[in-house]
Amino acid sequence: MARKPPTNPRKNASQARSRATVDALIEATARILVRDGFEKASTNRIAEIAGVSVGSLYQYFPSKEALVAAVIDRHNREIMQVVRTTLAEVAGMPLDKAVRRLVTVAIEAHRIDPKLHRVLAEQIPRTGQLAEVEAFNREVHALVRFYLDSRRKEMRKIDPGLAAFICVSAIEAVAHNMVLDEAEMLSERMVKALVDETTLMVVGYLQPK
Amino acid sequence: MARKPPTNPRKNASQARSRATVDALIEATARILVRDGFEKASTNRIAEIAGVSVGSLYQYFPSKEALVAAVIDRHNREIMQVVRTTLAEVAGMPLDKAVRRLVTVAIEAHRIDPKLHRVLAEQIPRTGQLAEVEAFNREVHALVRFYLDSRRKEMRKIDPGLAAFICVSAIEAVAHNMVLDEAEMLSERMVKALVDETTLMVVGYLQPK
Amino acid sequence: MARKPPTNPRKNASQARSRATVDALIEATARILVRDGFEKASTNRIAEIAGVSVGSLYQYFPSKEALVAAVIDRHNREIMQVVRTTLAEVAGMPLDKAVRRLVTVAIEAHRIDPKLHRVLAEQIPRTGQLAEVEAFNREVHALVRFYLDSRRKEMRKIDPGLAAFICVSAIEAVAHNMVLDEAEMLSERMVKALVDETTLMVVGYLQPK
Amino acid sequence: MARKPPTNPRKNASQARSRATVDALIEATARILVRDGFEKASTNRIAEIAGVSVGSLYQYFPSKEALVAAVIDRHNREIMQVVRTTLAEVAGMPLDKAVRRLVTVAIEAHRIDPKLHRVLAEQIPRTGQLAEVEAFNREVHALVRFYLDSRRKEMRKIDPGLAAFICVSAIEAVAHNMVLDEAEMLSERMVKALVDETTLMVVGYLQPK
DNA sequence: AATGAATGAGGATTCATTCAT
DNA sequence: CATGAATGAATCCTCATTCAT
Repeated sequence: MARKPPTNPRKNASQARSRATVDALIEATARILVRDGFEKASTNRIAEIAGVSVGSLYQYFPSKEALVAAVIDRHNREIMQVVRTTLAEVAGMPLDKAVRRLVTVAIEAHRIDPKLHRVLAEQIPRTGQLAEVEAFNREVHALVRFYLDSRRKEMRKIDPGLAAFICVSAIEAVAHNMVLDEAEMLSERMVKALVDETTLMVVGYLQPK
Repeated sequence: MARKPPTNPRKNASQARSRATVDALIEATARILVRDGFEKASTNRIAEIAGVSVGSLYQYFPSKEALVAAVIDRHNREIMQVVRTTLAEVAGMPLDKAVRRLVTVAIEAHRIDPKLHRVLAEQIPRTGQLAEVEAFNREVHALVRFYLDSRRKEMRKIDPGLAAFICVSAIEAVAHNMVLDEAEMLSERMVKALVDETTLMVVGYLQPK
Repeated sequence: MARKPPTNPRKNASQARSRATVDALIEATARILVRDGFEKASTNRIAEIAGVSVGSLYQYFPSKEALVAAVIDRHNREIMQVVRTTLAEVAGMPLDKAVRRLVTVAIEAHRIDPKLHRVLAEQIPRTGQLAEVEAFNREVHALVRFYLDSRRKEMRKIDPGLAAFICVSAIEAVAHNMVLDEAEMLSERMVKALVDETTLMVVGYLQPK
Repeated sequence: MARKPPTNPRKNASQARSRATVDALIEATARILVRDGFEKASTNRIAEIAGVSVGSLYQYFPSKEALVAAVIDRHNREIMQVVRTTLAEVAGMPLDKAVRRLVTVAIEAHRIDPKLHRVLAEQIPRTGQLAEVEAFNREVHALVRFYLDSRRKEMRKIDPGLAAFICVSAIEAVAHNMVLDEAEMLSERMVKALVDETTLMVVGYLQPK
């Protein structure tokens, strides 16, 4: 088995200055990743863009991979925040309203920083973050499943785990693919239509009959 | 804008020997990509596995990216072959049978070589294959759209392009995610359930009411 | 000619606290040198093991070399103490008893901390301690020479400087090589035999006929 | 236990050109080691002095240590050649003549390239050549022991292994220390005196009475 | 056409040393 | 005096690519 470079942060960065350095490094990494891709993201360049020395970079991150992992983590945390908030906000809503809201949020989330989303998705295997990302996915599934369960009276008889998997996959796929086809899909009317259709499909799938 | 390395094959490889060399190189690249990932796929190693010299590699491929691009192309061609065949075979079938067949085929296609699928997906931006891959996607959409159009009597009123986009996204997403969660999803019963549910969702989405 | 880093201690460390810090640093350096070798002995690590900050390290030692030099000095002083004591103790003894005592002490000295002895020997050129070490060697030679001179009646006619050189070399070599061949030489019987033989050789060399 | 870098040569260097490159690299390493010491011997510099590129260096040597190891090997082979030749040449000689010859050769060997000898001795632990060097030492001991055994009639009763150890240590030490004290010892008269004295000591040690 | 030795720019990482707090 | 975050020159090594044979 290939030895992976370490990816856990080196210090706790309790001091304010340290925290600022760490943030600058993560931000710089994200920016370079988006602008130039993984290959061009050399540690020296990251440090330069972050306005610190390479030495400082290695004071806080034991390897390049650890830096990318930190970016992934930050991104995941941000997304997860949105997902949690949305599901909380949706808790009492009827199925169709809720699904529409989720679809909208998913698309919005993908539109915030699509290039980052893409590059990070590519780098996950390299950083050994598979476990973390799977945990992330599991949490999303669990939350959705929990919501579906709470609405089971409005739904046909269906395994909630399976339903969650199908719904999350479908919603995410539409959002994801929409973002990829930058060319045609950007009009607001188009987005509206996609939200409508996706909601229709998912709700139709979940409702009885 | 960053200059991309050339990615078009250097010669037509008319001679049989040349063809064999080219094939060996593409095959070796695919194998290394799957087994060790992009980082480990050095041109020297690829040449070695292919049983030729680096010099010969550069006789046929002007850059490493060109090689990866060739692998992507070959893979896409194979998939496209399956898609075309399936859609031809499905042409006269009613919607529900057809969708079920498509979902089944999509899942099968993903299960053939999931690691290759994944690595290639990661490498697409690096090889400047975005155009080719988009062309591929467009063809898939067009074929599906054409089929849906031919079955419009069984469907509710809906923009066929949009419908194709949604259906392809949903089907592909389920297949894709299923492949990623290697752990839980491998049982045949599970696969059967997924096919059933996905078919249900897509058909429900397309049918009137 | 390459500029050597400074190697003289920065301050006299008059205060007790300073003295303790200096000692801790020298001790830490010695320990790391023995346990992990010169490469691993980074100033940061030394400071950490010594329980002080790097900054404090540089308060007392102007460079890494100065630290190693201090370790060498301390080691040499310890050895020299033993040599002086032994030669004083041996002063009135007849040649054979004296040589036997010297050989025994030499071997004991080498067995105290053979790894430190070795690492330090390696580092001498790097620390610019050649002068100090030569002075050390000169003192040992002078002391031995002085002893031999005092016993000249029991010896054949021989240049005392030359005799001292030969004797010290031979005795030291046996002790040194014995320590290196850790495998076979550790038994007390073996050590006894080596002492006997070396004494025999040296005394035979010095005595008339 | 610390992982050591690989030290076995990468290719067999069968072709003449390769052989020349390898030789140039070993030679350059030796030269830099002698002139500037281990720290200054960077791989880039070695390659430059050797007149090849770093890439070529790594084509033939997997690490810097491997290069130093090769220098040590070459040096050991040269020394061993001298030792073997001398012992063969000495085979029929009486003890005193033989010892004188051995002492002379030992001193000559040390005077050929004393700085190289020293630097290499320092680097042995770093290159993981301890095993090789011990094998080398064992061979020297065995050869000397074999000679002594063949001359046992001229000697007092004595364990031949022990005698070989003592003699080799003593002879080597004189040669070694002579080389270190560059200042005073270089005169031919001095060398002559040292050879005489050392021979006297060793022969006196071995002969009966 | 094929070979594989040679190239060298470029990248990840370390560590002695400084200096603001 | 002490601290330890920050520095950045320097190092080892890789790998896409070329070209003499």
